[in-house]
Parts: sequence; C-alpha cells; structure tokens
Amino acid sequence: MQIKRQTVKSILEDDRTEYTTTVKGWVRTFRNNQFIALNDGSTVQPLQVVVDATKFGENTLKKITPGAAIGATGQIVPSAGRGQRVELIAEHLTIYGASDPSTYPLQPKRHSLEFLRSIAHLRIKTNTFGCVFRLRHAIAFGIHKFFNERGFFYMHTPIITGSDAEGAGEMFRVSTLSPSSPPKTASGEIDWSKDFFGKQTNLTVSGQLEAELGAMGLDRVYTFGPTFRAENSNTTRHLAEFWMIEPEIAFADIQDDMDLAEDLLKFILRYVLDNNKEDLMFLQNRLIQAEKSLPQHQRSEMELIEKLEFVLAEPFERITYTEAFNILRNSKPNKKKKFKYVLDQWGADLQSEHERYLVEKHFKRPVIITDYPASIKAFYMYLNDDGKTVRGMDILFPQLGEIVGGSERETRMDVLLKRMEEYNIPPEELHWYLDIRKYGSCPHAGFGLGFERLVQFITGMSNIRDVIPFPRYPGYAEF
RNA sequence: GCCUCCUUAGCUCAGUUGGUUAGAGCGCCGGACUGUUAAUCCGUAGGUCCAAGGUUCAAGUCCUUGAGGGGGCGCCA
Repeated sequence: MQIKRQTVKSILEDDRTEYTTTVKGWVRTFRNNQFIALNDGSTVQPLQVVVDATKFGENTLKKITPGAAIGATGQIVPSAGRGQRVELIAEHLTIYGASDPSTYPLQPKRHSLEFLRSIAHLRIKTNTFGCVFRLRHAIAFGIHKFFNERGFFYMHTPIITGSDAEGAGEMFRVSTLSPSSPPKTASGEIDWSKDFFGKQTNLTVSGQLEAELGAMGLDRVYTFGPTFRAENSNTTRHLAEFWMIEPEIAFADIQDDMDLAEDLLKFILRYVLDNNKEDLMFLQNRLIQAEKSLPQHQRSEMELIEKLEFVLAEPFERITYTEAFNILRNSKPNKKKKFKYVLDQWGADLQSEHERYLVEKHFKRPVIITDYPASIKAFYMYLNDDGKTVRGMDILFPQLGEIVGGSERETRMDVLLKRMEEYNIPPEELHWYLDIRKYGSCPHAGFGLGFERLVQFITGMSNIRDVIPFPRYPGYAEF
C-alpha cells in the first residue's frame, strides 16, 4: 500500500501519534546500528527513524550511511528516548540513492565555511546552509508579501540593458561577436552595430531608472531581480552577481522614502522571527559556538535573535550628513587621529570606519543619513535649495554598513539636465528618463536594498558568499 | 586594485631556537554494540608538509618568486 509522504516538519508539528506515515529524505547519521537522523530539508530538525536491525537485511543496513537518500514507512510513536518528542518505527525502508561514505565529504562534525564554499553543490545538505537558504526564501517571500499588502506592483526591469548611464558601477558586456575577430568599422574599431542588439549592451547594474518609469504609471512599483557589477571588489559584503529590491513611489518625498524603507526592514524582521524561529535558533547557537574561541572583546554584544528584536523595537536614528559629519569630526577617534581617514573638510565621503563608529559606537542602532553633499552622490537625486546637498538617504547597519541607498528624485528638467552635464551623461542616452519629467512629472522617491546584505544581517553569516547558493566574485564562477 | 595573515592526512588542527622515522581528534576501512543524540569501544591504513627555486652538513620550520584561501581597505547594495 502506498502511503502519502509527509514532510518531517509536518510530523514534528503534529500533536498526534500512533499513525502510519512515510518520510523521504537524506540520512545525517546512523547511530548504534539503530537510529537514523533523517533530514528532508523542510526543517532543521531531523526525524529519528528507528530501525530493528533483525528485520532488515545487511544489504539494506549497509547502505544507510551519511548522505544516502532513503524512504521510511512506519508508525509515528512517542519517543522512548530523550532528545525528541516522536519517532518513526520503520516497517519498510527504501534506499533511493546510496552515498559512498569513503568519498562523501560531509562528516557529522563542524566544517569550516571556507571548505563548504569549495563544495557549494553539497553544502546545501548541511544544517547551517539549510537554515540560511530557508531564511533566504522566507526573506524573499516576506518582501513580496510586504509590497503586495501595500498595493505595490512587482515590475520586471531588463537584465540586458543598452544604457550605459546607470552610473552605479562597472558593467559586464553582453555580446555575441567573436572575441578573436569581431567585425570592424572602416576606421578599424569594433563595429557594435553588427552585434546581436545592433548596439553595445551590458548586464544591468540597477533597475531603478526603469522602475521610475513604472511608478509614473502604476504609482508604486518594486523590482526584485539580479544585478551585476564588474567591480574588482574583494570584501565580505560584495558580489559580482547579487539581488536587489528597488521600490519606487510616486507623489512621495524623502521622508516617505525613509518611512517605507524602515517599515520594510522591520516587517521582514518580524516575519522571520514569527516564521523561522528554529532556523534562527540554530544559527544563533552556531555563532555562540564559533565565538567561544574568540577573546571577550571580539564577541558580539548581543545574540542573533536579541539583535533582530532590538533593531525591530527601536526607531532608526535619522540625521543629516552635516550632523553626522559634526559628530564624527568631534569624536574621540577623529581627534586622536585613530581613524585612517581623519575628517576635517565638509563634503568628504564617509568611510566604512566612520559609518561603523556612528552605528556601533555612537548611536548603537541603525542610522539613516540624509542630505549628502551633491558632489558624492548620483545625478538623479533632488538638489536641495542650498544648492550643495541632495535628498539622498543611506541606511547603515552594524557590521554591514550601507544596506539601503535611496533618494527623492530630481524632477526639475533644468536642474536634472545640468546635473547630467556635470556627470558627462549625454541627454540623448536617457531621453526616455527625461520624458517622464516632461509628461506628468511628480515628486517621487525610491531606494535600493541589497538582498544578500539583508540575508547576512538576519542570518549572522559574516561573508556574503555564504548567503547565496552559488556566489560570483572576481576570479570565481563555479557551479 | 592595495595592505595583511594563512596553506601540514579526507576534514579541523598541533608541530619548540632549523636536527632521528612528521603527530592528535574526527572521518574512512575492519570488528563489537537494540535507546543512541556530532553515539561509544577495540584495531588498521592514510602525508609530494601548496609549487618552483635558494641558503645550510641538515628545511614542515629561514629567504625569493608564484598559485590558492581568509581578513581589512577602496568602489557600492
């Protein structure tokens, strides 16, 4: 008789016992020739499958090894041992796929994250990465839920772009021309008009400009898609391929923009605390274990869940660049020249050491900095009446630095054209972007949220390469 | 791109001022085990000490170059 398969999660959440069911998953350990810890990905918790060795042949028992894919049918009963509430007494066992223990790289022990990164195709089977990727899903789902509940429309902006004026970084070229013998023009240069799209194209670095077009008709939209930066960035918080959320709201100013961003971040924290407590608990314990070997002053001040609840409960600090600059200029590390970059001139960009001082030492909470000097921000940000600051805002988080960057957009055609000229962006490149200032322009604002950085913050994973299944970064594009 | 640290068994690591045959835990392999929780117990095997060159009577250990990895910085999300 075929019995419908249940997930481990649904069995563990069910109060009933004394019923027959089927589970399928992967063996984590097989203890005492008797107890299988079975994980099926539905939860970090394993289901204990109890095997009576006398009922099954040696041929079957020998294949129950770490990593093997098996199915088990039997009674769910209250566990006779400690450590789990219920267990399954196996009546039938099916070996779907054996796993050669002499070569299987995952042992029932702690592996380094660096080693697991080198076997990214298998690390998904571990508890740590199971938790990370379940949380990654929950965060993505929560983001869609948040925007849907607020009447936003999910907008798909192009991944291949013919515009090279997005201004957010170095781009990857997309081309079907032969790299060794591309067609040439009469003057000997590569003839891009012969390329697939009839022009030079790249992978997008941002969907913002197209999202602005969307907001001018749909009122409130958001993008959630992959973005690509060909920057040679070697840090724990940069990827060459990452996912970004970019809402854009019409009839809104920078205050509305900040409110939206803070609401979104808090909604997501609430959502994962409500729905992924077990995964968070596991990652929290993992961090506590990892920090035991560190000296006291290097350990986290708060545990993972405590940190998430703290950020959820407290309002983000909102200050202008000028206020931040003054705090930093008068700060101890600045006066004692402990900063690598000592601040003295208004207009200087804040370095990560400054951002971390504000967030981790001075305010001890997320900080939103607004009204940056125009010279260090993008051309599309609304120029304030002072003529030297723009209505941009960055949200800074502990450890990560900038997690959100946004602004109220420049809507005045003359000002926008002047700013583009300063940035050497030819107006004809962005004629469509300028058109929305010509036809029914209105105040609007938006921001970009780095998805992986949010996943990093919530999971506590220190390296961004460990919160995306198959990371891409300079020199690395495996799997 | 810059700075810095690291690379020893399948994994995680130890290896003293350069000195005999390079060690441990886990894993693997063989055996025991019907209430285990990274199970436990007994036994065996397992090494191009990242690579090349150099210094030295002698190099895992010192020097040079290269490769790979970690962390920090810059760029940003």
